[in-house]
Amino acid sequence: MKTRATLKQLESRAEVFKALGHPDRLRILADLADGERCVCELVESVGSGWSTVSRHLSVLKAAGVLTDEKRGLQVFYRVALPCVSTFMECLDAARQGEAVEMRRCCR
Amino acid sequence: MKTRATLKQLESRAEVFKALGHPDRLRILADLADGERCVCELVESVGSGWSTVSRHLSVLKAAGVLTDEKRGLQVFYRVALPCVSTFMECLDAARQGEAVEMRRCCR
DNA sequence: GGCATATTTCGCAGAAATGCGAAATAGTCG
DNA sequence: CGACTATTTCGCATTTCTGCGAAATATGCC
Repeated sequence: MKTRATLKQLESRAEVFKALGHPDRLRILADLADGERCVCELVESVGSGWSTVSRHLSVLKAAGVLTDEKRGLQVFYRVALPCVSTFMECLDAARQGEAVEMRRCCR
Repeated sequence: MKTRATLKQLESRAEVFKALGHPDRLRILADLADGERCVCELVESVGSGWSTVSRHLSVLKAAGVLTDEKRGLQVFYRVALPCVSTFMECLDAARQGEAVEMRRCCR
């Protein structure tokens, strides 16, 4: 039988969703979908300042969505939760009214 | 080949994630996982005031996560995007470090 | 119509998120 | 060490989100 989720569990999940709830952060996620990128590339793609992008990245990292690795002068970010990308495709399909084949949603 | 998502598309997805980014709203979603509920039941489960819960519901509905139906004096809410619930299970599993079988994530 | 119940809308005060530029930090190269 | 580059942290002004109680709306009942 199912137990009622604790507030802590809900807050932890909410943190992930909150992190994903910003268009620029979803852009970053899309950029990272096919492999790691350094911050400089993401700054260019998002089109706002370094400090802003850096904070977006730290939010995503704190939520467990991304991980980073420093190599030389640069920091590279990559997706830590691949199901997020596939879930997004699922969302898009479902919201367009398509009858979604759920099986395909979390590859 | 993949086209770069437009800002509008990203904003639309972000709206869904933003709606899910609050523990009380996730509680509501959990309550609705096994069927519709009237607002009064949700108010009791969430444990904050009517006006607050009502706004949480309107946020979720605006994002397309829930739908509502009025029957008599009561309004019943239900989940419109079932993949959200399964995605959440996937998240939990992935975040616990489990090697997740993605196939099971969006039933 | 008039009253009771269920829910939403409104207005407000406090909390959190955002974006920015300046300053701090860390790694590399000479 | 000193100059330079890549990135993060800080402080601040602005906007958005939250929760609450009061008032508004809608529905059913007598």
